[in-house]
Amino acid sequence: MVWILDPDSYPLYTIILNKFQTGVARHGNETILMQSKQPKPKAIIICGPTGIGKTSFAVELAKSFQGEIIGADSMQIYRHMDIGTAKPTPAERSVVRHHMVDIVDPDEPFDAESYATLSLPIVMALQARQVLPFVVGGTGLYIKSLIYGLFDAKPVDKEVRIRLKQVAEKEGAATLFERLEQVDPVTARKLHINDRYRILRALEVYETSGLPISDYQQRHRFQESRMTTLKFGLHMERDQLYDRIDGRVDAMIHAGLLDEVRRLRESGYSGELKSMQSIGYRHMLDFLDGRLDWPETIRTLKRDTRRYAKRQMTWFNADREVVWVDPVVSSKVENRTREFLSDQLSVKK
RNA sequence: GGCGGCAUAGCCAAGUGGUAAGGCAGCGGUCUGCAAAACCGCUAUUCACCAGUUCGAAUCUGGUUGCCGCCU
Repeated sequence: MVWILDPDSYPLYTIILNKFQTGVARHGNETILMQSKQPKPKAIIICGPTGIGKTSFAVELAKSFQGEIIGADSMQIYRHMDIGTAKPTPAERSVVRHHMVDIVDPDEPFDAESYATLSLPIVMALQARQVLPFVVGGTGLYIKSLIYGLFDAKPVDKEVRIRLKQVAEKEGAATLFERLEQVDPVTARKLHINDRYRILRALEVYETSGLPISDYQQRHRFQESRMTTLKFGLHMERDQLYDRIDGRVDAMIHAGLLDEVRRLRESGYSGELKSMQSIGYRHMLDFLDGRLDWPETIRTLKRDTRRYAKRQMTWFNADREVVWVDPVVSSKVENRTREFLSDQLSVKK
């Protein structure tokens, strides 16, 4: 026998349910399914490689469902970086409201954790207003951290990170790796010796919290989603996509990418900044500083954009939940969305 | 027509008798607070072709083809 219970009348389970929204309890021989009155929020995810047309797809779909868009793009968060990030145009933004775009200056610190913390409340707020969120972007890690959150470690204080970086420079990454083998052999085994990036992160987690990063990871594992999602991945033949990318780079140049970068630098944003090291921006800087001539600048910009697209495809291909569709809003897409919305949050035995 | 030089992966290219460096480009993958970042792996059974010398040839010899120079 199965009981569907309202957790509000079972305060003992409340803590669990607040976290999971749904749960299973045993009572003698009976299985009791518990379902929160307030189900997990729903969200449509729209992902895919750069240049495939996520923005226009999302705007059209969000418009017809009267939803709002939450950007999931690690570069469109920056103000003043418009052309090179292929930011949604003012016109597009007037059709559908966009969140998580233009939220920090190019020299402000930002990371996946900030993204997750800032975007989740938006999803909740939309749910309260009964508006469907469309999470759209190409930054796989950001999407993942919005859906599942990241493991809950203490924030790293800058001193630790700086100190570790200095060690890396002075004594080489190998030293750090050896240290990691001492304190967190599990992680050391998983990482490549040259992966100083993650070696550093593992060590800083250890030094600030006293626990190996692998402990946190084993506890987290992206198991508990904070929302239910329908994921659309936009797909296109590789050759066709690459042509589009080449064309879009040319269009960005015509639209004045070089001037945009010049202006950013004049405003005091240096080439060292993470934002300025992104695709397009670093290429313009290479040209402005004479490291590359113009044809070579364009060539490498196109090449690096294609490589980036490739990495994104690898990321999203690994996600079995993604429903791959043509980058055109079809009736299939609309039907799937409708189905997803009408679907009760049913807990199956 | 004669003489000389060069032919090695999609491109550049090392290798002058001992079993095909490297770079570019490409492809595949990883990803838990820098992610448009960072990192890893793969890519010539074969050196224009044919024959010969040799235990052994991309490397030597002869011929063929192609390209590039110079000369007539």
